[in-house]
Order: sequence, then structure tokens, then C-alpha cells
Amino acid sequence: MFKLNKMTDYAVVCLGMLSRNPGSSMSARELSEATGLTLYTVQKLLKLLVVKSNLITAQRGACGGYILNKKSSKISVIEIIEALDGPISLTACVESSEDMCEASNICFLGGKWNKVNDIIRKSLNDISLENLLNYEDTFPINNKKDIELRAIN
Amino acid sequence: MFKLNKMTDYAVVCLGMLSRNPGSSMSARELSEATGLTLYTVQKLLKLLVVKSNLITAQRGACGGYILNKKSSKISVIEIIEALDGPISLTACVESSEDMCEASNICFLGGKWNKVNDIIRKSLNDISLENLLNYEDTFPINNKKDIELRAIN
DNA sequence: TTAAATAGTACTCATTATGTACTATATAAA
DNA sequence: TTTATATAGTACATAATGAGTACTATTTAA
Repeated sequence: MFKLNKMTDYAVVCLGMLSRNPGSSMSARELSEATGLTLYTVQKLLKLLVVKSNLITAQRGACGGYILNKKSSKISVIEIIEALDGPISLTACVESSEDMCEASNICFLGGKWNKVNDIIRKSLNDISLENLLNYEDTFPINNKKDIELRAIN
Repeated sequence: MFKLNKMTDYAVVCLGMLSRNPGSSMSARELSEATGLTLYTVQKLLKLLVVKSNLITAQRGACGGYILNKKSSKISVIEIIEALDGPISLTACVESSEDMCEASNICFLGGKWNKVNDIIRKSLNDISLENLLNYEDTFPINNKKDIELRAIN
């Protein structure tokens, strides 16, 4: 499935919460209470973000917590996605993938998916966390008509 | 992981093979031999494409096989992806998703991922199977620099 | 010294992906 | 009419991944 893992979704929620009071930290407990996510999940998520990204800084000990390193307008959603989902690699044939393509000896595709990969990265790169948080809540279903498979016609 | 399933990858290989001789059909066996994919996999794949897309037509019986319904330049990669991976829905919160977002009562994100979803669909929509097959094989790793997280700076 | 917080690791269960196998149906040609 | 060949449909086993939970170690302010 072409789907992000849930952690990425949760991360946007938590990072969005942190961005509400720039400069002040929140503990995992506070974030859990503010978002409704379980404490376990929030702890795991924040730990991952500390290790895998440069988006937040942790302060340990009593009165510790997490603080956002930069404004939400300066955070690209691709940073969040790639921190938690790993690098975007649509297929095994993509360079950033760790897997090897088993059929590479016969397959004539070579690295052709790389281009598609880059196109998606480019698209996501242009969306900031602030953008994402400020999108209108509702998108009419009919919107889909606008992007109906242009290549077909 | 932000990854397509392998069937989608195999589909591009097989559809690409079919597109080499427009108008003539190939059996699953022939496609298996031509691509190196196992016969089982090719059979399953082509069956799926018949049921889930309008990309190929099957002819049963002796001398049967599969034939491409339109030119590769008229096939969008999103048709292939959505036939085999299902609709692109990055998170449970996306409208096209069957899942419900469990946190929707607290989560302030609403349907904000929809926009991102649409952006990705748009990007993929503009790439035809022909485009994909004709991309240069090699993309210098350094290309990644060009798309380094513009939102950060 | 203590309470509160993060860091690190490990484990379980559910879901999904992937590959394989088998039977039924259709069709061209002998 | 029979036979060989092909697709259609279904089912299953295994591996891989995702998601949630739990526990212990370390750090730090009061």
C-alpha cells in the first residue's frame, strides 16, 4: 500500500502541538494529554524523532521535555516522513533503497523509478509543516475530477 | 514504508514488454520467459490487471494471451499504481481511505493530508508508462542535492 | 536524595505482502 | 469431438512489517 506509517501521522500532530508555543518545551506526558495519543506512543515517537531527525531537542531529567528546533514554516514534511518512514524509495530498484532488485539481471527497467522518486520528493519538499497544518479542513470530493488521469486523454 | 508493492513494479515490466509489439498479444508463459519473472507471479499479476484496471484485455483458450488496450504514452503510472496498490491514501485520515482515523475526535489535523495526497497524485498522473520506460538509466547520486529540503533554508 | 523525565531495548500480536498451488472454464486446432 | 493450451478464480502458507506495550537505565532539577 502506498501509505505512510502511523508514526508519521502522529508526528505531525505532536510537532504541530509543539509549534503552538515556540520556544517552550513539552514533556511526553503533556503531549500525550494534549493529543489523546497514548503515553507509550508519544514516548516512542519523540525518541525516534530525536534519533532520526534534527527536528526536536530533548532535555532529560525533571522539568525536561522536548522543544522544536525551528519554526513550522521551516520544516518540510519530507523531513518528517523520511525520519520515520525512511528514505522514499518506491521500489527495490531505487538507489536509496537498501534492498536489491532480484530481477536486476533481466529487468530492463534499470533505475528508471528513481526519476519518479525524485518527482515525489520534490513535491513533498515544497510542503512545510505550517502549510500542512493550515490547509483547509475540507476538500470537496469533486476535487478529484481535476486530476483525473491527464495522461489518458 | 513509503513503498509500492512488488506487483506494481512487475506490472511496469510486463506492460512495458507488451508495449513493444503493439497490437499483438503475449501469453503469461511468454511474458514469464521474456521477463524472468516466475510464471505464477506473471499469471497472478495479469489476472489482477484484467480485474482491477482497463489496461489489458485477455483472450482465453489456446493461442490466447493478453494485449495492451492503449499505447504506453496514454497510460499514466497512476493507473498502474492504483490498480495494484489501491487508491493512494497516505494516512487513515484521507478521504479515499477505507480506514477510519481512530484519533479523529481529538486530532486537529482533520483532512489536511488530502492536499498532500492530491499533490502526489498530480505528480504521478503526469508520468506516462512511456515516460517511465524511457527515462535515462542512470541518475547521478548528486542529483539529490538539487532537491535538498528547500523548505528548511 | 528523590521524583520526574528521557534513552534504549525488547517483545508480542495483528496485519499485510509475497509466492505458490490447485481447480474450473474457455477456445483454437487437429 | 477431443485435446492441448490458455485464462479465471480461489485458497493457502510463510515471511515481513507495523503497531502497540513494557521494562530498565540514565539524567537532572529541586
